[in-house]
This record gives sequence, structure tokens and C-alpha cells, in this order.
Amino acid sequence: MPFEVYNTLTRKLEPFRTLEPGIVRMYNCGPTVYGRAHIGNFRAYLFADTLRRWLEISGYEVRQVMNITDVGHLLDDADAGEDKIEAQARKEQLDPWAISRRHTEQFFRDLEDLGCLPARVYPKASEHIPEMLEMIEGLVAKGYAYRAGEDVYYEVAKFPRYGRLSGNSVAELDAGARIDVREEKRHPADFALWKSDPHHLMKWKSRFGEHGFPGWHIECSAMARRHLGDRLDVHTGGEDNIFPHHECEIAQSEAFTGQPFATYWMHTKFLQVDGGKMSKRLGNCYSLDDVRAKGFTVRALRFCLIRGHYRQPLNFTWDILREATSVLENLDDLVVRLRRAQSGAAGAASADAGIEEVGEAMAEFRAALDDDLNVPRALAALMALRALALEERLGASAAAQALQFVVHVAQRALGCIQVEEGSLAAEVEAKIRERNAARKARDFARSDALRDDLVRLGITLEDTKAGVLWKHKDSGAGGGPIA
RNA sequence: GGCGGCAUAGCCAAGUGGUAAGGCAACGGAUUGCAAAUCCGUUAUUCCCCGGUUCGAAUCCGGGUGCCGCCUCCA
Repeated sequence: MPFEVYNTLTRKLEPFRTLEPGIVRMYNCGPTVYGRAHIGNFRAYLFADTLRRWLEISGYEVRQVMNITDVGHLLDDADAGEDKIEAQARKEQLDPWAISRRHTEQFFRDLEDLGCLPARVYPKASEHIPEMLEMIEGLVAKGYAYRAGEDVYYEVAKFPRYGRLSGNSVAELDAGARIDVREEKRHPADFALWKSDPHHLMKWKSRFGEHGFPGWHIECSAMARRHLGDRLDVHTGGEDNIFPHHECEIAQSEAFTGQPFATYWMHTKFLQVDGGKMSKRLGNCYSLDDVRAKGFTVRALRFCLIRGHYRQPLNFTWDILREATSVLENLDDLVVRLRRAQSGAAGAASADAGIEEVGEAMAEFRAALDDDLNVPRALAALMALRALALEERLGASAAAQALQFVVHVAQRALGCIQVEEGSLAAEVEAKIRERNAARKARDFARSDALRDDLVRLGITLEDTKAGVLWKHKDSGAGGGPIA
């Protein structure tokens, strides 16, 4: 079964084929760095990371590019005035460049904490102004764009496919009363490629004028082209990007290059919080720090955000994160059990016992992710593996095979399962031995006090016939037995 | 007003024509010095509602209700 993905452009599940064998050119719409990213933003970036991971496991070289929008485009295409980075800068009485620099750094820290593999390039809009101008000038020259004073607009009527991605038509957009009609635009749906405003702080000189800055959509077309070439295999983003952002990107890029822009357009559904839309007013635009402050790990958050299918709505509540934490602990535990079965400490007598079931679970896991990244289905396959381990139906060699799979495929794909064996500080190990001695002496008051101590240190114990197994509660890393 | 998506047990969630996966939580029992972990068992005659097609529908069609997204900055 080949990898199949849902393509927003065709509204169908399609076999995944790249332009160049073995290489995937992937562009992910990244953040506008004017504030701290919240868990909803991360759902989209985590989807991109999961896709990248699965493509790599499938043998592709993934050329992943995620843009950083550090030039605040206008709050509004109709030019209601302010740019959001500049608005934030004014609020904080800081230089807009300082705002974008600070939030870019914070964004990278958050991505790393979430276990996202770094993209090959994180191009900044501010560093690609010449590339944008090259495209804008080209579009004017080809007749797809027109100048209005010192502004430049894209003329959607010149691009018949405009609306194909989102299912809108230029005629319907015309009827939609929500786009402010600007006098200088030939059609209400025409969008800005370049704007001019002497009051802007982030501005550049160009042949269009002294005080210009790019429109919202051109940066992605220009940066994708610069770093990946005229054509892409995959372009991702949140569902809100479908229109107008991606629709406009297609119009710009394809008009400019004369070639199809991206083969596959993949979009993540919005994350809801408490069953509704996140909003600053409700105070539920949670950041990673909010998650930590509530006592949860970022690792558990990652799991919580990727365990649902990316095209299904996903709800977030603290209770749901609590549940996800439990599930993840069981996944960590799967590794511990397999390692034990592999060493022959616990398992079936015959080394090959369970080899067939292990093979089925592994095949199901792969088939699930090949099916448009069906993570929930893949997790069920992992749970099947766990049942085999718990029921001690795996021989040493079957367990070894399963363990290799979990570490090198499942964890590599999901990025949040603890597969490392933990290490213990000497004094903690001493406490465990002391508790063992107390239990042997039937001094249960002493042994229970020591166990409570260890819990406070984040160590949970499991008493078995062979000795005590332990693990770090948050990281899930463990070891033992200690006799 | 236009376009699109979703609705499966207390909760998360798979399943797109063949008779409801998996998980979390809960409860009862076993095990344990007590716990934890683990094991056994229980938890949707039914898939938002109403019609229709079919031998047969959660799955297809029509209508309705609710929620979400886009059309204006947003992942």
C-alpha cells in the first residue's frame, strides 16, 4: 500500500508521488512572530512535523521549509491601517524588529521543546524582499498585476483558476459584501502585492516607491521559490489558510512561473478549546508555559495534539490532556515491557512465540499512517502490541523485533514515546534498596514512608517477584529490577 | 447571504454497504503487607433526528437540528 494523502486541491485521497524520485519539497506556512504561539498554532506545526517524520521513515529525503513572517503584513487587506507586528511594538513601546526577533527565538524554543525536528530552512520574510519584488515586477510585466499609485495589486480576473482551491468563485467573492471596495482596485477580490505607506516602520525602497512593504501573500510564493524551486510537492497550513492565503499564493506563483505550484495541499483542522473557538477574551489561548504551570509535560501535550486525525476537529480541555497523559504513560510502558520480554525476564518460552502477531501489528501501524496519516488507527496497533507484551505472549526474539519497531518506527514517527532507559541518582537508588530491606524486615511503616519520599522525587515503583522496577514519572524513563 | 467540514458509549476515537476496533475513566473480582502495576469480568441491540434506497446502512440519498471553519488578521 502506497502512502495516500488527502489533497485539498482535488478534495480526494491521492497516492503520494513526488516530482523527483525520493525527494519531497515541502513548504509549511509558519508563524507571524508578533506574539507567543499557542497550542492551536502548534497543532498545525505538529502536523507538519508528523508528515515530515513519516515521509522520512518512508525513505524520502524531505526538504522542509517553514517560513517566519517577521514583516507584519496589514491587519486587513483593505488597508485599515496598522500592521500587527508594528501594533504590538507600539503596545510594548519597542522596536518592531525587537518584537519579531524575540518571538522568533521563543518560537524556536517551543518547537524544540515539543520535539519537532528542525526544518532545513526557516526563511524570514524580511530577508527575501528582493525575491518578492522580482516576482511582483514579473507579474506586472506579464499583465497579472497592475499599479495603483505606489501600490501594486494582483488582478484575480486574469487568473481563471482563482478560487479552485477554496471552492470560491470570483463572481461569488464579488457578491460577498464583506470585502471593502477600494477605489483603486479593479475588482474587490484583487489583493495587494506591494503597499506603500510613509508611516510604516518596516519599509523598503523599490521601483514602486520609497516607502513600500510587501502584501501578505507574496512572501510565501517568493520564499518557497527561492528555497525549493518553482514547484513544490507539498504545501501545508491551517484550514484558515485555504482562503485567501493559499489561493493567492497559487495565483501568484503559477502566473509567474507558468507551472503548477504545489502538487498536494494539506490543511489541518482548527483546534478547539472547551468545545469552542479559542479566544484571547476567554483566556484559553494556552502557551507551553500554561501547560507546564498546570503540571503537565510538553511531551504529553505533543501526544495530545497529534493523537487525533489532523483533518478531524480536535477539542482540548485539561481533562483531555490528563487522559492523553495516561495513554502516553502506557505507551512508555510498552517499551519497558518489551525490553523485559526481549531479555527473557518475562515472556513466552519459545523465542519465536508471537512473531506473527507482532508482524501484523507492525503492518497495521504502517498501513494506518500510509492512510493519510491516520494516527488514531496507528495507536490502536501499538496497543495491540502492548496487549501481547502484557499477556507475556512474546518470546525473546519476537519482543526484540517489536522493540526495534517501536523505537525506530513508532517513536520516530510520533516523537513522544520514551524509549530511553533511565538512570538513577545514587541516593535515589539507595532509598530503593533501603525500602526493599525494610519490606524484607516487614517494617512497612518505614517502607511506605520511603515509597512516599520517592513519589515526591517523581519516582514510581512497581514491585515484582524479580525485584523493584522504577521509572521517572514525567519522562517515563525507567529501569530495574533492583533486588 | 455564499462556500466547506464535523456529529459513534461518561470521555478520546477507528470504522464509508455486511451486521459497532482500540484506548481513557469507572465498577466488581483476583493478586498485594497496603498500594501501584497486572489479570478476569461489566460498561453503545446501536452510531444527532426524520424519511428514503437496499436482502442488508453508522456507512448511500433527501430533509432537519447542533457545532466548527472560511468568505476580514488568524494554525
